[in-house]
Amino acid sequence: MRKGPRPRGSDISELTTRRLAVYLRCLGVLEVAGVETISSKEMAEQFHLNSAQFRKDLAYFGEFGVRGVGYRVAELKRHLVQILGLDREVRLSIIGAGNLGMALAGYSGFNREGFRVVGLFDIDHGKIGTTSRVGIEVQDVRRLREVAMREGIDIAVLAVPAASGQEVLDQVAAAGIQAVLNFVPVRLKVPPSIKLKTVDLKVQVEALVYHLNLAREEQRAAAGSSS
Amino acid sequence: MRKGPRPRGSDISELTTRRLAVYLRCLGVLEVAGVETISSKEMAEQFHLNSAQFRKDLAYFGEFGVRGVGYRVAELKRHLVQILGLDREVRLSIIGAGNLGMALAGYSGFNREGFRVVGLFDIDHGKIGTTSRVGIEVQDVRRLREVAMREGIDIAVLAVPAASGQEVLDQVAAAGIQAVLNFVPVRLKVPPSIKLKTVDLKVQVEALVYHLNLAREEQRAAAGSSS
DNA sequence: TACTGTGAAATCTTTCACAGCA
DNA sequence: TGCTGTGAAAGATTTCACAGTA
Repeated sequence: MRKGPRPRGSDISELTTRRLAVYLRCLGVLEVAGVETISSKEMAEQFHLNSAQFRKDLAYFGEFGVRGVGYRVAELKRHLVQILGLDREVRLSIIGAGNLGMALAGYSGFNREGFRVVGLFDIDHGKIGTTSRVGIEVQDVRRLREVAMREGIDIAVLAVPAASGQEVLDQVAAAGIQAVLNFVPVRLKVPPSIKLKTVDLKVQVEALVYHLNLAREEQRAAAGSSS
Repeated sequence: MRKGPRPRGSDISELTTRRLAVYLRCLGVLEVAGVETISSKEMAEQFHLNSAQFRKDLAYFGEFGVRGVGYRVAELKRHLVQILGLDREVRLSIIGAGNLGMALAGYSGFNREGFRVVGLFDIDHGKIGTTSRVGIEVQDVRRLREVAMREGIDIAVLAVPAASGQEVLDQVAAAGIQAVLNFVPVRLKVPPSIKLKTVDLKVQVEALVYHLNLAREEQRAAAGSSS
């Protein structure tokens, strides 16, 4: 029984939504394995999650479990698909046909089960008209708006050089696209119409180096004190 | 003047270390632009940061600013390089020579300014012995330990299929590697010797879809009420 | 004067622990 | 009985606001 009203969709934190996507993947694994029912505790043990957090994340959206039993795998999976809005095809376009852009255009996660790459764009006339390994033609980025209108683009994946990042992001906004997955290593001014997520590999690696050095120092200290 | 002792390195949050890497990049931009001194406020305006957070993040490590003036760009950059441990070469190996692994092996961020890809591994005999576009030979993953001993590998980048993720992670740990950047979309059991960071593109995109649908619903609601 | 460095307050997130239901 | 759903406590992070200093 719930006292206050359920939080509005926009009150749900980023952290929770990311975990919902993780739960969805775990449920897929369970479904393939033929598991029909699972408790939050078993879920936590099998996938290294926190059981209370799992229950609380779900409780923001409804009561999906059965007390004394747990959750029905197939049913909960359906609910999560619906909550995340994955019950219709998600259409992506990659902007920037360099090394990374080409790899992303062929990335299997973006080309199956509800996801589809519907465009690959670049500004370089040497690349426009060529075809990626996966068989998608590189188009002129100036046609982005036209293609977005005709084909429908849900998400633009930004994989252009740092110097053109801001300009291309503004073009994406002008094309009416509202969601961006950004790989450009630059601090962008994000137009208000756009929801943006940045994946910054260099920042991730540099933070990893910090923790690596910390661990090594601790090891040296421990080795020193024991000798 | 500081009352309590400065926090130990391991008390510094992940969020702070990631931001330090971001600050470092911003300082690089300023340095190239010939800016010698910058205040936290200007820094925040130019790069869309929070000025108090910038000051506090730095204050965990020392007093790097000049009251009434701001921070000297070159000097602060040097401090950040030293804090993050980027003052010596970081050696990466890519495990998994598929689509993504090959792209990462050639990713410029991993091949310049203090970073170097020193190995590309796979289990597939069809791939072993071939050479990536960037000119790195694909080696048998069973030689990982040997290469790690001889060459020194700071970070392993995991880009293998989901099914072999756990097995390869365990091999990485057995090779004595202590830091992993993981692209495998699977919930891993992380050996205690390893510091792991996961980049999960599908999870990022799915969370983005949630927020996109939310924004679209709001637009529909707004359009409906105004008509 | 114009800034930093930093306690204290506000906010957000996780975890605990248990009432209540199947 | 064994689980979920959830208030309340604990913990983490951000932001405020200002004392102190170059």
